[in-house]
Amino acid sequence: MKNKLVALIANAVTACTQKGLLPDVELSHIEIEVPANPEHGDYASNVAMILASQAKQNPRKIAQAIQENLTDPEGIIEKTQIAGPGFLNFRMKDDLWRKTLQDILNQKEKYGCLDVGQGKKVQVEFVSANPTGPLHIGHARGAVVGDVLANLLSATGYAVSREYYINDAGNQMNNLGKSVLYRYRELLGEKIEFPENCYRGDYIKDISAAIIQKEGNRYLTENEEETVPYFNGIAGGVILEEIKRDLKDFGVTFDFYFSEKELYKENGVSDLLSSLQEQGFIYSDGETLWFKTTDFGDEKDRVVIRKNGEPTYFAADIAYHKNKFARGFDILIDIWGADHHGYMPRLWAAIQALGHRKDDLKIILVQLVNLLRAGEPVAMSTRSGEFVTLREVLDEVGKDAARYNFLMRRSDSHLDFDLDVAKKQSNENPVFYVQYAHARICSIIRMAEERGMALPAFENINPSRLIEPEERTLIKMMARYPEMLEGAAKSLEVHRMTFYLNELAGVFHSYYNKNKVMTEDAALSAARLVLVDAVRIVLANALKILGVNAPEKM
RNA sequence: GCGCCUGUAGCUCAGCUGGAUAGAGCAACGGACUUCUAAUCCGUUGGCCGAGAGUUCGAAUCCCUCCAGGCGCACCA
Repeated sequence: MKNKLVALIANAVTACTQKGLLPDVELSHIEIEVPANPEHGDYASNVAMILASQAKQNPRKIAQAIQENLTDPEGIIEKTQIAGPGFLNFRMKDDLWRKTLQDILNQKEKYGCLDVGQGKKVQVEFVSANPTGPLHIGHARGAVVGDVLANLLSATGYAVSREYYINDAGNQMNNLGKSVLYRYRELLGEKIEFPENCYRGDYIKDISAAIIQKEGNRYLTENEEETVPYFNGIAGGVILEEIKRDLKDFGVTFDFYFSEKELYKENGVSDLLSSLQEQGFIYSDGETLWFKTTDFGDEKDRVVIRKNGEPTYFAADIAYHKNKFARGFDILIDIWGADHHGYMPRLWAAIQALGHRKDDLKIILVQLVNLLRAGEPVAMSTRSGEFVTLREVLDEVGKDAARYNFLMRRSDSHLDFDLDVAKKQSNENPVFYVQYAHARICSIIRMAEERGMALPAFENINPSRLIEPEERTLIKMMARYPEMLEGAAKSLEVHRMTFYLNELAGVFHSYYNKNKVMTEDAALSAARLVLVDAVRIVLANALKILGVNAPEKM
């Protein structure tokens, strides 16, 4: 609907230019908004004002020229008005709102699905936590943002693949194996000074105990260099399975788990580095190899092969991103904790050296979560083993409330997550507000059926009975749903969906309290039933993208 | 010291890429259940958009300078 209007305005502007009413100016895109004040119509455009500053003419005069040259072959516009400094306000024909309602009822769960992605292949890589411990609340936010972004992009026409990168080749894993070995010895009676860089959580002990139960004390005498890799393999496997289980229960799924070790097979990393060296992106200082990331705006060059001959994490990451592009993705999206932001320039440098555009890799930073309990901060650290796990959050506040909470803020803003507030089933918790609206509508439809009025088909109602201002507002809001999705997808801003949902649920609750759906008047009741069913559809569709349940009863 | 993020109502946050009178939720106060679910609704109170300059018809939004908070600045990941 919005797009049609944009096209009409664009035509009018072209007509004006051809008639010489306007100088030949560049108009990149036409802005259309829904005015806050309903008296200003259904849609408003500021084109005239934009053009005025370029053409150095009176904006109201330009608006008038556009208005006079506006053709409306389909007859969708009821009224056009020039207002304020030069706004063009449009009131649309009622037919059009009727059409919106019909679209929703016809398309049902497909309503809002778009083709803006045009089937482009997108990969979203997220979570990617080292399997050195259970996921905690900090990972949870990134998990939800990534999951919902992937859902959103699928719904808007992209071919999406979700990936988890397992950093299983570095020092951290070695420390994990050592930690398990030390606990193993300790459990078998040795006195151990636990090293600083080892993991202390109870889950380590559990793994050590399991090894003892299965294989006894034979590793006490074996040499450490052989035991540690074996232990870290076992521990990594156990922990990764646990992570997958937690994610699944959190409603987060992946298409691929990519192991860092894969990159090293058949000299993958070193071959890539030599080829980059031949191209002049990498140089040696005699002891180490450096990537010239400064060529692409990084503040200093970065080491890829250390003095000791070991590749850095960055070296593997270059190979990983090359691998991603080689798999045919048009757009890569990485979701990182905001504490990694300093890493962005070097990765962008790397993909540009590989011949891609900086824009082909989007990086979304997710700010860290401050965990609170009744307003008091809870300290967390994986190494010390003091943290609140994702599992505990799931048990305590539930999947729906937890997910919704993480989606209510822009991902780059800091988030306080208060466990006590999140688990309250009260109005401090917006997820229930939205779910309640859905359950209420289901209840109305059930009640209507009990009273002998089954949900009518759109063809069997008279939409012109919907004359209340709230009804018009509801329909307009629903007409905006696809536009909202498009905006959220293009800007990669997932939080827009929760704000939209809160607003739609609010308008519905307000309508519900003011008007009865089931009235003495059967034709009116039928029309209203269809209207609220449309609201139910939109709520359900949006909640599905968020991975939040849309209950029929509460 | 340098870089990134943030600063909007008492609290938690939106503000759709420069537009019309800056919005919501919570908290506070006053109302609405014999009526399709009161996990709801209606109303009132509450603002120098961190500060200062600049760009223009027009700035919470863009540029510059400060101030405050968070996070980074490894041959860790």
